Amino acid sequence: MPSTYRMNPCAAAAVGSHACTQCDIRKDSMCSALNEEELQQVESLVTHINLPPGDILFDEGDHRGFAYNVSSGVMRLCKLLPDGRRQVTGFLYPGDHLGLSAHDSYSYGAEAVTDVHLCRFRVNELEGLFEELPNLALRLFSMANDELAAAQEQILLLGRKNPREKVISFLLSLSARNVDRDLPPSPLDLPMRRTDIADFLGLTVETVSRTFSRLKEDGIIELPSADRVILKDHELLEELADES
Amino acid sequence: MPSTYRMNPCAAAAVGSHACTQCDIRKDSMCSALNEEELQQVESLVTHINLPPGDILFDEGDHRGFAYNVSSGVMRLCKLLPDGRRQVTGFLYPGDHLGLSAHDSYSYGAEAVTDVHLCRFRVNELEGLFEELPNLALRLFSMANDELAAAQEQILLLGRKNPREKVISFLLSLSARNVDRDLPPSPLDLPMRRTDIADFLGLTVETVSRTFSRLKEDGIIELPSADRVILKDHELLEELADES
DNA sequence: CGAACGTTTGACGGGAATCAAGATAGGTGG
DNA sequence: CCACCTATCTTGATTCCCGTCAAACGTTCG
Repeated sequence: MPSTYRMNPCAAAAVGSHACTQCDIRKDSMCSALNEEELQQVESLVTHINLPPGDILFDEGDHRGFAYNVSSGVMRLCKLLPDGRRQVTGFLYPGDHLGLSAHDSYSYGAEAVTDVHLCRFRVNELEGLFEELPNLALRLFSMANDELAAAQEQILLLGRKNPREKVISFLLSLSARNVDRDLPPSPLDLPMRRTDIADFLGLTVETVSRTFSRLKEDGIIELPSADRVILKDHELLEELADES
Repeated sequence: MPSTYRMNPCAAAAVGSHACTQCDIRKDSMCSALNEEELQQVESLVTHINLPPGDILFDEGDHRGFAYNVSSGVMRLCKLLPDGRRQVTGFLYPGDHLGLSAHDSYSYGAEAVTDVHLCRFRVNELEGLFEELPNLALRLFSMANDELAAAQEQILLLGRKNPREKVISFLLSLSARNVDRDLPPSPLDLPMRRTDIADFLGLTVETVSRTFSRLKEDGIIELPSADRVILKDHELLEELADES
């Protein structure tokens, strides 16, 4: 099969990284709750999915057959109103989980922002492990509680912050994520489009763009390119996130 | 002790209802996951709390020493910005749980809207039961997932709905709660103040009040008193909740 | 009855959405 | 390699909705 010779090195590397024992985001994921033996059990249930940017993993309302761990890349979760208005309820990064809930259909759509690699489980198989691996269930419970706290923070942002505070809070949350992953707090990558940011913050694209420009004018951030931000004064930003 | 003769019937009834086996909201709470024997185990950890309207159960940032089940009454969860802006992140009804999270301090404040009765647990004691009573942990996990879905729905509301749609969605969620508790979908009780509703929906009191008045003018609702709403056309309201 | 609080209504202004156009970047094919 | 095309981002002008400020009304409780 000559075609295999044409497989590019990146794809080959991606295949290599599928071994759970060598997963470099294991500590950030639900799998951190598992020992080597338990990890094998989980691995036996998993299949792997790759998505190019813009691809839809599932739509709101689809039958909830699978749950996923984000292994690499960034995803967005979206909810839509009948007339087309969109709300991005969150961005998912490596280690994040999606698909577990109490209902039999997804309550949001999931789409790839970048190239994405996902570990896929059948919902019933994953849930079937809870009895045998209580630590897995407790880990997912803990992750759900973290998500809930983040959602409440987002509710505060959407309900009570002005556009400038919203954008700054968003940048700071990305910065905090960098630090969690042992990266410097700045510069930041913005893999998502301005529209995604707007739909995440409850604003329009124009307002997001204007707010970025204004922050740049004020010397609080630098924008070497549209998808890269340098925070000039982290402490000042922390203050401005709550009252500007 | 003559004073006991003066105990009013309601208070006596309340005391009587503290027995977990006779708890009438057990099916709505985390305790639905327990059999009679397990219920006793949980009951041995519980103490009971009563709060009058307006009382603070705990503030955002307080040490997370206790978790609670709402047994009767309504509570509100609040987050504050340094300059005093307030966001009500949710209202809690009988059966709802509060206080479990991954962090050692509360991420929101909790206050009584009405007279409230709560079952109180020490966090470490409750969490200590998870190993022995996996069904309890799974039940709380499921409840957390429901809360998460509700939070995402609220994020959609706050980010993308206009005041009219927000108020209608709020009324419909109360109506749905009525139905869950085997009550008719209308009339609705509004035990909370207009300010609470405003801070829940990301509006001002004036806008909430005006929106109610407008819905009344339009004949879509009736307001026999400020804390009581009759829904005149449920189907129409369902439509208007998403696009008005 | 009167004070305090909560709700409603009115007048007005500011800020974000809308509408419109220009600038920039990324990708394609000649 | 460059010209072109398209998608995205940015900037500008205008509109209008909701927040702000102010006052009246209603209700509860001492």
